[in-house]
Amino acid sequence: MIDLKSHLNSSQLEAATSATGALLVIAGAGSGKTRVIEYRVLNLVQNNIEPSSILLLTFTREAARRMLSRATRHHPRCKYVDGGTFHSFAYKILKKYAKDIGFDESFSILDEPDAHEAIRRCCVELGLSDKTKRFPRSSTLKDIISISINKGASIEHILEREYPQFITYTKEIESLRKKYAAYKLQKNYLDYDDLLTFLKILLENDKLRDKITRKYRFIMVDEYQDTNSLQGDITYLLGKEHGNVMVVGDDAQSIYGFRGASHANIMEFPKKFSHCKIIKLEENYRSTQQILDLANAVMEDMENKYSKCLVASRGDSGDRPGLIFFKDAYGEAEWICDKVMEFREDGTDLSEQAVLFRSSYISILLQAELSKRNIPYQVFGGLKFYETAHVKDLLSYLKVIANPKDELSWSRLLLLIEGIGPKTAERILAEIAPYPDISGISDKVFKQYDTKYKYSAELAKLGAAIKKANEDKYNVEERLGIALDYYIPLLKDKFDDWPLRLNDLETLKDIASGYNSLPELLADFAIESPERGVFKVEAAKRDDERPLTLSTIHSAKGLEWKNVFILGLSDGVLPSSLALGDEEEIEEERRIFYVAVTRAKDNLFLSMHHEGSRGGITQFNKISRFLDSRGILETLDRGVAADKDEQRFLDEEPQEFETIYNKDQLLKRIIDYFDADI
DNA sequence: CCGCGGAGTGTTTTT
DNA sequence: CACTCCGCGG
Repeated sequence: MIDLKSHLNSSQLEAATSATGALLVIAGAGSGKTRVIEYRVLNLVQNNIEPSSILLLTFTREAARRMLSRATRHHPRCKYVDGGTFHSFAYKILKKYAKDIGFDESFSILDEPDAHEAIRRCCVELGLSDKTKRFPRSSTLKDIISISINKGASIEHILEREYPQFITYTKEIESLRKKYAAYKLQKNYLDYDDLLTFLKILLENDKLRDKITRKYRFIMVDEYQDTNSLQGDITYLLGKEHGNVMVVGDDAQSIYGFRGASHANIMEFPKKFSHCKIIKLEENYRSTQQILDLANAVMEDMENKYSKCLVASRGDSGDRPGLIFFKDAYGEAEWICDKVMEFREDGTDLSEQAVLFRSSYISILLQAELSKRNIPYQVFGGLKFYETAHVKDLLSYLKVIANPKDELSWSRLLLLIEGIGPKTAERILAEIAPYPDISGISDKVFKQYDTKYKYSAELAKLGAAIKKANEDKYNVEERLGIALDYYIPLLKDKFDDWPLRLNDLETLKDIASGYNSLPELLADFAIESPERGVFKVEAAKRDDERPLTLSTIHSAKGLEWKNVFILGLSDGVLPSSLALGDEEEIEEERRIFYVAVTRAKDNLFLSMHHEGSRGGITQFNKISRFLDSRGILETLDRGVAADKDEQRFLDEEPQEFETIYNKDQLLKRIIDYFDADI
């Protein structure tokens, strides 16, 4: 039996040892909330609570896995605890009870690109796509519909607040929303929002909720500040009967407002559950005081002053975070590579360092530089492995086998064939629609296709390959292998860089070997898509050293590194130029910056470059408004990369920043200056 | 009806 | 600069 007292401080202990009733834990950055969850799970299990009656909902499946594997180290039975994201939990429950709410259990999950395509098809059917020139693109339409669902607000309300330019289309979008919903039902599709919506519907039924809550007696939700109203409702319904619900969050770190998340959930939690206990964790175990000084200064600038000051419990104070300016992105990338390697020489592994940024495109140059120098790195955020064209192509073969009604995947496969365009694909789709299974489609449609077309032979080949892959005797990996054999010639034809992509597909085959069921593989890919893989640098070079992390700030949530570099601290990047129109959005950007700063344990470097390019035109970047204040600048060291000359510029009063950026001569001076050195 | 090439447009964050 | 949309030639 592990003694919790020796591992936790008093507030942490109080949270970890509470077992029944509602509990809200407000946990500041780095205050050990992961630790609390880990030990609370352990404590429940040590007190003979059945592990499978504990449900841990987290933001990513990785987070759940991390916490549970740590708890399992203390007590083996912890591995039977149920954990994952809201979406993966919803999938699991829906798979089990789909029939109870009148839904076919062989549904497919639409990922984002699939959903866009589905919306596009609905637009065509409604006659919305032609002539109307300024009608929004399908991805925007998907966003509007999605936000309306996640916030529980009407289309009209969302348009008024966030897309005023499209307000004239309220009626059309409203009818599109209905059409899209009907389309998904008819085709047996669920998108990400449906997973949550359907789970909620299911839980609203007294009988079904009773079944489910009888199994899950202890509910824990991590990152509660980033849940939306739908997820808040689900949490409430799960806990309603027994009231054993613990949620953990930090409202200063709420960065998913764009997805409908609202910190109202945290505020209202104690009202929803009576006798809710509230525990605050305020001591910071992660960072040096110098880093926390900056974090506190950022928090000081927030409109809503959330938690209190972060105080370091570490004894060492460390260096002040550095602020470094560069002439262009190239110099910035070179400097970061140099610095990262310098730390590595001094004994800090690459895996203990990370470069964070607001948007993926910011890191492209750095990626090139890292590759050039053979420094192994790993990218999180941005385009998912699953969403790359070749992976989607290959998985489509498996998707039609799992769900022969999946017309989006059929369409994708048909369009790969030379000579088949949108029209022909539609015609063939209509022909295969009446057949319920693969062999029917293969034998009656593809095999006997009218030979007068140049694509008939290829169609027969496709039919044969899919029919073979559908045979029961093959396992998931073998099915994927059959599909790959068929796909390789098409891949070579379609992509110039096919060797790289083929490599990805081989990786995919390896991943598939770990699965016994096809639907399970497909669901995992859609719901918890692996990040874009490690960029393999000549393996021999660094004998499999664990790589440097490059990540969007959003994907870095909940993680920590010894050394953190934050790229692109200029206005328009962080805060994003798209957020500048709206006070609330700027506040969210500020919290994003706060999250980034609080990831660092020992060393933190902020950087920006002055020469930016937008649409091919060179422009001059201003420093981020989040840094442009005396209070913030005082917490920073602006001499990190400086020699004497630079120091002169850096010693100028902070207020000068505003004027420097507006005067051409000064601009020129800075550029000339940086030309010489960095 | 397919597919190529040129012009124009607009550019986050994620399950 | 990358992606989409449109118009024309095969």
